[in-house]
This record gives sequence, C-alpha cells and structure tokens, in this order.
Amino acid sequence: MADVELRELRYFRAVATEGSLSRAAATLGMAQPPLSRAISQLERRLGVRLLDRDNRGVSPTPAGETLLAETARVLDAVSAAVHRTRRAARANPTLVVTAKPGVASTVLPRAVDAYRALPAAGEVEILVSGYGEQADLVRAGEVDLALIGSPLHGAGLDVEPLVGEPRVAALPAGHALADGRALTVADLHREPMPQWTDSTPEEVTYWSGRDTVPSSAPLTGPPIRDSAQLVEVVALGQAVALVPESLARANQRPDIVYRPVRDASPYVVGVAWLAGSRDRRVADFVRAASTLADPLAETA
Amino acid sequence: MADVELRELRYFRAVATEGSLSRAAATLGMAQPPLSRAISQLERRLGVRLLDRDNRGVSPTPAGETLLAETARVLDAVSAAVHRTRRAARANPTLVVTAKPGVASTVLPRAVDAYRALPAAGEVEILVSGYGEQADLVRAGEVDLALIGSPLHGAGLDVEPLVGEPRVAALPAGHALADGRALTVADLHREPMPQWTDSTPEEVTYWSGRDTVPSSAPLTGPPIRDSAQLVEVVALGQAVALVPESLARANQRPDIVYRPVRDASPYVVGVAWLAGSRDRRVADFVRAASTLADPLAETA
DNA sequence: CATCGGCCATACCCCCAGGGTATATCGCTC
DNA sequence: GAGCGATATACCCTGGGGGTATGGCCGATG
Repeated sequence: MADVELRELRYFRAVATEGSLSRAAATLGMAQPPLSRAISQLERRLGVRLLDRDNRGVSPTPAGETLLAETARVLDAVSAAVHRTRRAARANPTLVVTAKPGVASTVLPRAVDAYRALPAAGEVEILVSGYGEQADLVRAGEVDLALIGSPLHGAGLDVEPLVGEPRVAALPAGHALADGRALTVADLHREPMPQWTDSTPEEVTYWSGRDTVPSSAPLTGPPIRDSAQLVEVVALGQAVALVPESLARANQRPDIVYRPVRDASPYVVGVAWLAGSRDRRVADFVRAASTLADPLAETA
Repeated sequence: MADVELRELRYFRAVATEGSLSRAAATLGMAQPPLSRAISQLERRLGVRLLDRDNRGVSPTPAGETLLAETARVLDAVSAAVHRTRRAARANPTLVVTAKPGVASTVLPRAVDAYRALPAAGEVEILVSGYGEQADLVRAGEVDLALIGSPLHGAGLDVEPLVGEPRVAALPAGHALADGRALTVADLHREPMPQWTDSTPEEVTYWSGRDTVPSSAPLTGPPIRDSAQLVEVVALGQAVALVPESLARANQRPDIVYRPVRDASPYVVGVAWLAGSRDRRVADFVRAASTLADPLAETA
C-alpha cells in the first residue's frame, strides 16, 4: 500500500504552489476534475489531509507543507537520476563543472587545469551558469561539480573550500565611516545593507556580517539581484555592503570607497558536488582542485 | 517526455539487484513479460540501454549502474516524504530520535534532557535501532534525528559532533605489542584487524586507523558484524582492533589488554539529521545537544 | 549432435485507472 | 437572490499495464 506515484507528486506540487486546483489543472494541461480526484486519492493513500479547501482555492495544511518540501527533494532526485543516467551512457562520459560568471573565468580554469594534469583525467566541460543556480544544477544532476561562493552550505551537497579572500566594506564616497579608520562589522550593522532577493537565512546572515558578530538590529536596505545592482545602490548612497576584495578591485570608481573590515569572515569559493557521490572522476577533480587551497580557506 | 514513473524505478531496482527478469518478476509478484516490457519502455524513455541481456540473465551497463544508485536516492526520498508527511499530520508532532544500543543509554538521554529543558520543547520519542541503520532511518524519514558514531560522514545528512573519546588498541593478552609501550597506529597496520561487513570505504579507513596514518598494507582479518564479535576475535588472538575507550571499559577481561594509541583519531558521537532540514524542532534539538560538546569533538 | 532447460522477447487479450465532459454544490459579493 | 468562481460528483471512454501463450536463443548434458 501507499504506493505513491510521481504523477501524484507532480500534481500536488502544482496545486500547492498555484494555490488552486483549477489554475494548476490549466498549467498541467489537463481538466480540473481528474486533478481533484488525483489529489483526493493521494490524501487517501497517505491517510492525511493535505489541503484545506474553501471557495476561493486551496491552501496546504501543515502536513501538506512538509509534503511539498519533500516533494521537491523527490523530484530533484528523479531529475538528477535521468540526467546522470543519460550522461553516464555517453561513450566518453564528460565531467561537467559550472560556476557563476566571475568565478568561471578565474578560479575555475585553474581547477580544471589542475584536474587535467592528472594521469587519469577525462574530458571536462565548463558551463557558465547564472547567479545562485549552481547548487540546483548539481542537485538536478545536470552538472557533476560546481564552484560556489560563501556561505558554503548547500543542502544535499558536499563542499570543499578552495580559495578565500578578505571581504571589505563598500561605502558611498563621503560616508561617515569612510574617513580612513579600519572598520568592524559592528560599524556596519546600523547602516542599511543591500538585501539579496530569494536568499536563504544563511545567506542573509553571511552577507550582513552577522555570521561573525551577531546583531538583532533590523535588516534594512534595497533589494538586489546581482552585484551590478549592489554597486549601484552603494554608489547612490542607499546602502553600505560587505563585498569580496576581488569585487572591490573590479569596481574601482570615484563615488565608492572600500575599507578593510577587521572581523568580517572571508569570502570563500569552494567546490561542491552531490553529497555521497562515489564517482571516481568527481573525487579526482576535488582532490586536484584542493591543491589550489590557500590558508584563508580554513576559516570558512 | 521522459516522464519516468516510480513503478518503473522500483521494477528496475528489483531487476538490477536480482540480476534476472524472471526472478525479479517473482519477487515483485507479477509475470515476467510485463516486467520485460516495462524495462524496455524505461530504456526507450531514457534513450539509454540499461541492461545487458544474455541467456543466463541480465547485468547492468555502466548507465544502469548509475541509474541503480540514483534510484536508491529517489526511493529513499519518496519513503521519507511519506513518513514525514504522516508524522506531520499527527496532532502533536513528536520528534523521533534514534541511536544504537550503547549510545542510546548514555549520550542520547543527556541530549534529550538538554532539549526538554528548552521552553519551546515538544514531545520526544526515543527509538533504539540496530547497528549501522541510523543513517538509513533518517534518510527514510522514519526518525528526525540520529546519534551516529565515527566516521561522521553520511551522504545526505548533516552532522554536528557532540562528544568524543580516545580510541585504544585492543590486543590479545600476550601479544607482542602488549608489553606496555604506548602504541601508534603504524604499529597496528601490519597486524590483522577485524573487518566490519558491509562497511563503506570511509568506515574501513577509519576503523583501520588509516584516517590519520595512511598505509598501503593489505587489509586482513576476520569479518565481524557487531562489537561482541569484535571482542571475541581479539580474545582468540585472531586480530587486534582500534576501539573506543568506553568499549574497552565495558569489556575488561583477562584475555584482552588495552593500550593507548597516541596518533589514533578519537571516536566521536554526533547528531545527524536530514541535510537542509528547516524544521524548527530539529534545529532546537541540535542546538541543545551541542551544549554537551566537549573539546575532543573538534578533531573528528 | 539432438535434446532439454532456463531465460528473455513478442503477440495477443483484457480490464481498470486515469483522463475527459457535464453538472451539482457551496460561499461570497453585489 | 442572482451571479460568479471555486471544488466535488457522476458518468463515459480509451490507453496502457498486466495476464497467458509462445517463440527464439544459448549453453549444458547425455
């Protein structure tokens, strides 16, 4: 019994995220009644009420919330299974490794070169991916490895730190804190700081500098999606930010000053792969990449 | 397209592990032809040949091997989803935490007490589980947390070390190394050491002491399944072993002597939970349990 | 070398679960 | 109370998943 099927989970996810059976049916390309039946059947199988219905739609019960989270895991795992199996079938299985734009042209080539120097090295393919999607690509099995930046914690991923660099404060020119003194993160806690959209609690803590120095001050500041926006809002005087030194070097401009922050944790780039992978080539790559490690990485 | 269904994965797993369509059909309680068709269909959907057939059965191709591994992940995730959802539906969701026999009566009660002392603490249920099945219970969603022993690495699990203790050498009375000198793991590498059955490479490395001092000497020694067997084979002079100090204290007997091993890594008990869990109670439990942490745990 | 036995693939049939359409029912709004 | 926008129910139909029978292949066996 309780032989849940993927179709039911896909349906449930659609319904729970849409908040409506009829809308979900539309996006699934099917009629509403069978969907209604399928969800009821899923509830019967689990013996659990998953949705509260009323006349304006549906909303997940607590049990439904957990099923929704678990469903994401399952569907990720399925997608990963399909991708990995297909990739494994190719004659010369290629190791696919990804990174976001900046890292892809700096750290990644060094790591790839280190791997290619191994006697047992195979083909490597580099995929440049968008901001924040590296972990998903690994989980979905579309890539074998990803270089990700701090904070180095991804659910379901194993991570090995590679290289680190200090973080510095980015201040609008003429800001009160820009007078030349060295700063501490506590100085920044009372200032508005940019908020990355869709960020996890860990990311919020890390980018606000609260990973080393906790603070209960409210988090304020303009929402941003990428580092170009970050530079803009700082230049406009809307916020101060804690940024990797390399970003500071790449964005020297008269309306922004950068200052060291003594007690900020460093920005670390690490290599991540699916937790528990037994793939020989993945292990080789990680080992080769680790030879790039510098001492700063320890403090991640 | 490529809408793989769980039924197909369950079938594939059965076939791949049985090594035969007809035997798998029997264990699945169905006839062989539909199974054959289902597998062919799965291969068509993936566009990948999964099995090599011959007249004496089937064996997985490399792609089939990866699919088999991925299938385990998927089915684990599904089972976890079902269990967690059902548990979440109960009125007062109980936090279920497990440990193997020894740990369940020593470290676990202390951790549970620390959690119960929290103002927001809820119900806690303790489940005593068998050797080596703790990680599976967490992955399958049957428990929320597990106390596991070194080596603290479980695929798909997050682990926080709690308490550690040194490991000592267990030697047959009269053994050449039992003359009172302090030992190093290198001394043990040339001796036969018990081999845990079904152990992962990490476990083999850890229990042979090769995690701190590598060695290429062949691994020899009698297979064992639990610590009672371990004590027996040492007492009989068939092997020497590296064991936690607490096990040594619990098994004082005239035909075994225990000796410190200076450079052996400690035995650490940690609390493990599903990687990336955002469950409030799980986080509370881990935080409460961490207050038990002692300095030795750092070296895990 | 003819036979047999085990195994997988194919052919063919049947039935039901999953999907469609039509409609009932329920709350809210105006 | 009429209308609207939801979900649930009733009923039908079809595709595919499962069954049985059988064919083809290969190695073992006398």
